[in-house]
Amino acid sequence: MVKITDVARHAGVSPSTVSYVLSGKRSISAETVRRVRASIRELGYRPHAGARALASSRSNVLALVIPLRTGIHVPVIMQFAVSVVTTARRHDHDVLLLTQEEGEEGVRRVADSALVDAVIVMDVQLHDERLPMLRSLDRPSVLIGFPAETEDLTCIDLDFRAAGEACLEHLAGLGHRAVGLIGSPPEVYERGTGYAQRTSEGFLAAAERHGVAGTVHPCEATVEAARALVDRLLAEQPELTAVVIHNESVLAPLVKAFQDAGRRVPEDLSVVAICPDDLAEHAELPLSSVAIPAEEVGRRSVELLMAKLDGEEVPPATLLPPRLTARASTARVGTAHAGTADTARADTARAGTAGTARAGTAPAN
Amino acid sequence: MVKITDVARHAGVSPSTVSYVLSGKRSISAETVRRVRASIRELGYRPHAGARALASSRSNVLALVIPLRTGIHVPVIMQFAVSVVTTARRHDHDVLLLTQEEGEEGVRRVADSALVDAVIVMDVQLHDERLPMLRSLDRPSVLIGFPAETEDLTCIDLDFRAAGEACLEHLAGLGHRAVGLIGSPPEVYERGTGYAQRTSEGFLAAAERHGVAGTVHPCEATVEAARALVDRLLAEQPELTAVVIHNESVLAPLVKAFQDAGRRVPEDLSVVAICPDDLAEHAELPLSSVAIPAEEVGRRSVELLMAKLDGEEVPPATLLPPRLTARASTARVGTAHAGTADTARADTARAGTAGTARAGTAPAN
DNA sequence: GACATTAATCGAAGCGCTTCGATTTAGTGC
DNA sequence: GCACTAAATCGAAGCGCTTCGATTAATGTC
Repeated sequence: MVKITDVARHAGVSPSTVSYVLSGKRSISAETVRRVRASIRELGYRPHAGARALASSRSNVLALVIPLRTGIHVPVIMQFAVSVVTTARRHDHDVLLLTQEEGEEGVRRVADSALVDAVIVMDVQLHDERLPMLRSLDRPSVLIGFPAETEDLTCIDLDFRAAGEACLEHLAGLGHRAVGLIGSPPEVYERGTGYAQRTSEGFLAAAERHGVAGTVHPCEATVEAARALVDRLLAEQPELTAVVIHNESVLAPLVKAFQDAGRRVPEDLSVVAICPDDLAEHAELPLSSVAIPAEEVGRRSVELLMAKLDGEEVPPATLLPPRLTARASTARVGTAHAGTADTARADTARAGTAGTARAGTAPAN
Repeated sequence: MVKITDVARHAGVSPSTVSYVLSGKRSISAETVRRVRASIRELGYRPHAGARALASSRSNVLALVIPLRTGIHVPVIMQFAVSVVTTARRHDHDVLLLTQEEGEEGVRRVADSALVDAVIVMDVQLHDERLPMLRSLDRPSVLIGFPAETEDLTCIDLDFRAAGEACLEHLAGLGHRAVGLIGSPPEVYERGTGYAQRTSEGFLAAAERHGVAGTVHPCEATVEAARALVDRLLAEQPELTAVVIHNESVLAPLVKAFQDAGRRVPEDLSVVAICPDDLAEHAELPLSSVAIPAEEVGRRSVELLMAKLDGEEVPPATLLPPRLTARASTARVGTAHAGTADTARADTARAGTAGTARAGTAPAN
């Protein structure tokens, strides 16, 4: 193994000079830099990561904790992880992969043993058990998702409340007066996942503001559940002219179920999804959607961490504004129908609105 | 930060004794072990990972290189990665996540800097550019997938050739005489991905042995491509009574396209998939399938690596035998039809067989 | 031209751990 | 009871790097 003393000897300088060439922490003459760089290349020198970590108390490694739970769309996690790795590399860091399996012990272990300099935690719950541990860590962390209490933490996520609002407002703008939100599986709400609750809060609040009848419906991530829910919706709420779908796993089955039931999209039913853009774009029928910016969240969480490692102050909360792209699945109410039916529908909707929207701000739990 | 000298002082022993208690590399009296363990717990001591790596030349970290290419089913990668992390933890190791983006430089970097002790590489191509680098590494590695030349390497994967055979034999056993294999997107074959080629080789070889007309059809991972392919197949090969699908992304669309075209599954068309078990099980129509054992491949690749790190000899090639589970998508030919049509079909098939199977062992490239 | 600055480099200490003799004590065989 | 082995523990060296004064040389200042 080539070590720093070998490089130093080869370049005719002291080891500390080599170190300073590498770190740039002291000024070194251009000529010396050139010679040292040449020696490094010629000898194929790579600083020993452990030695470096020991001497500098920086490992240049970040921990990424990924979720293993049900009801989470795997490709999004993957996109996110890839973005974290890519960005970390740009900042000369590597990424250690942890699963939730070990619980908080895993994070504590890699942090306390100085294996990692900082931690990114995904899938944060409203009342996440890991928060006390994260607060007590002597290393910075960034949370993807917002817990109920964010004090002393750095959090980032899509602004799901605004996303819920944006979906509803897009539909309200098209004249829809009765809109359903089809969300995550019940367990996601039950365990208190912030994004699910916030989306529905935003959706319902906007519904109330716009005088639209808004209702929220959790949905299991199976084809059968999707079909059953559609049957129920069509039976119980025939006045619905639009739905917002916030559940990647059953996006296609839901749309198909509506179509199979004779609802043409968008003529009879408008659909807005909250999902990764590529999913919406490449669906059979391109769907109007609010993008889940996995790449951006990943990138920015690393950038936040880097800033914290540099001792900079960072905003405690970063809410990325939703971006809604209108595609082929949404249309103005009544586009393909006679006026009377529409009016009737809108009336029914308006009557129902107040009750529904006021009744609760989140789905039953 | 608590260090080993603190623990030693607290327990009234020397630092080396604490180290030996932790590593078990020398015998320590039960009483001393007890005292040291108690001190460790009481002080919350965690050995410094960098110091340990420096002194022992073992980082207890494995590198996992995941693919970013198109045409690969993301959930399978994830399953695999989770299994690697879980197994690594059982062996007291952590996992560093690398993407293919950095190319071989990334692997070389983490290996040469002693950041990791060993490397797992996924998605190996037949003529993978990374092979020379892996061979020249002074650290063990395990490849998921088989390159053309496996000398000096350790490889593991599902035995895709046997999987292709198993699918065909299952169908041949049910009396099918004309079977199509719908495979990965063309680019996967073109870049020389072993598993795609091997599956079709096994499939075609078994077809020839059993006197079945076997044909192979790459398929892009889009719903439109799936539908187009089905249209083409139905037009050009009306004699087909069964298909093997080895392409997770379009599994459901393909089945649906066949059904939409009036082919009942399994009465008119038997379908066997090569895909993760949960996908086959939870499809709308549970599909007969050969499982892709992501969990097992991940686990065993780590175990192979651990053995190599312990200086043990390991088998250079591990081919996991395919496991075919018959579900609702396959049936005996002619189950729901009159005999004549079936006979005619079988005749056509037999005539075509020799030509097709002999023509080529792999799809055009 | 003596003195203070700045730039460039060196030497040595030390990061926290493992490991290799060396040492001590306790057993074992005859 | 003497030599010998085994068990338990210690002390010190050293893993490869960074970093902090210290040193030297070059530059400016009045």
